[in-house]
Amino acid sequence: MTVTRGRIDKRQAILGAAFTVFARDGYRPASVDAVAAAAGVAKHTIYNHFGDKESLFRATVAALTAESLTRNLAAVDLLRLPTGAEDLAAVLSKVGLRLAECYCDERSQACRRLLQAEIQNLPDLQDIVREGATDKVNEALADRFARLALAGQLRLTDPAVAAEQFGALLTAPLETRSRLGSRPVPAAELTEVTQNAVQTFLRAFGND
Amino acid sequence: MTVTRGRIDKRQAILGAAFTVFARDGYRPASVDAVAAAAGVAKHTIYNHFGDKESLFRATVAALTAESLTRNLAAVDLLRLPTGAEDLAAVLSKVGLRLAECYCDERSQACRRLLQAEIQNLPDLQDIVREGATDKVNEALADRFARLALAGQLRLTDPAVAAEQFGALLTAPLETRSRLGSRPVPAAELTEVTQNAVQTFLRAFGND
DNA sequence: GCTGAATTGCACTGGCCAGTGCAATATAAC
DNA sequence: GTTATATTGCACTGGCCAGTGCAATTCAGC
Repeated sequence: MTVTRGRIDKRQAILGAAFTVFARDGYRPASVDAVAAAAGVAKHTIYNHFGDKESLFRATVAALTAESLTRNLAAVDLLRLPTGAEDLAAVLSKVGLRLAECYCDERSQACRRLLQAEIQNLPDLQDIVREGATDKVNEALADRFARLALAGQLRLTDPAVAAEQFGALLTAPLETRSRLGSRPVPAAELTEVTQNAVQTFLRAFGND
Repeated sequence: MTVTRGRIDKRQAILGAAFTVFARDGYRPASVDAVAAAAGVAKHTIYNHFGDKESLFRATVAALTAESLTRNLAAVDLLRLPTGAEDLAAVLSKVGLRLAECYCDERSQACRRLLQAEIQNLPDLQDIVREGATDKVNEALADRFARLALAGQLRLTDPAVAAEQFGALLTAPLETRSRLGSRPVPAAELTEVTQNAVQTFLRAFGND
């Protein structure tokens, strides 16, 4: 909609509009004309930058993946050895809630929907997202759990499994409550799911 | 492909073919002509039975949901009080593996993919599946957990949460390992995920 | 200011597909 | 057999859309 002329940030505008339109309509039904209109750009410009619709879609997903990685790593980074009065449950709750918010973020949900819908036609997209975000977040989480185990705060044999299961206890219930990502999850349910996850996680792996 | 003439089981043939084609191509890209060809039926017959493509899709998903419910309830039904030499871990593993197999079943995976892809356009499909299968399976599982708790075999306050989390520990890792349902999960990984899930579940809720 | 590259607008092709119309045929039930 | 209904084959409409071609315009950098 912006009337900016020039070639400077057309690319960004296109990627932003592409996500909006793809998220709203889905990859197939979304028309390149609609993306062009939403970006305030001629259709030709899109083809200049991205070649074809599929490449545009790939670039869109890749951009979202990078964005998601940053937010998720920031969440995991909150997971440190509890200091002073703080206890492990509180720290885990903070991190869990933050991860839950990332998972329920409108953009992340839309991205997962698009991915799942097109996974048969574009199986490599799955790899882009895995290598670009999921795996790294899981590894970072496993690293933190390993530290906590060494510090005697957790009892676990395989930090990777613990990370996978901590994620599972968060995401699977959220997937249900968000109706497969089709509606926002109320804050109350977000904390409820997080509390349940942390509680069960600590019953299984806590050191008390 | 069958050369059967007559009106008797056209409907079933159409539903079967519709699932095959939808699962292969996705709802949008799949053409009604392709379904007709796969069912060995004229396109008109499909419109006679189902009215339009969307209704055909709904009927297809509903049929798959019913099928899935049966299989899942049969799995949950294996969850009984351990008798004699059997221990709880063994029973849970059996049930967990069975549920994991249900989740990874090719037809179930395809159904979830289709659902997720079209959830924005046909949000009521989600409800059909929830009310038709997911909720009932979770309730059945919660019932069994409540029994086990009463019998002193589990320590838990909310059987519904325990059921949700048992499912989460199974499905979320399987979702990852099946690449969002786009490839079969090797049997070895199936048992690995199940073992991890049961182990963590019992560390959290077991009575020892 | 000038120049080359990017951008724009518009029209157009080719392809795909949902759904319909119609006339002919087959089927089930009586 | 007869009849009402289901089915078939085929052609057709109307609509949507990816991608292209082209001429005119606009911009960035010098």
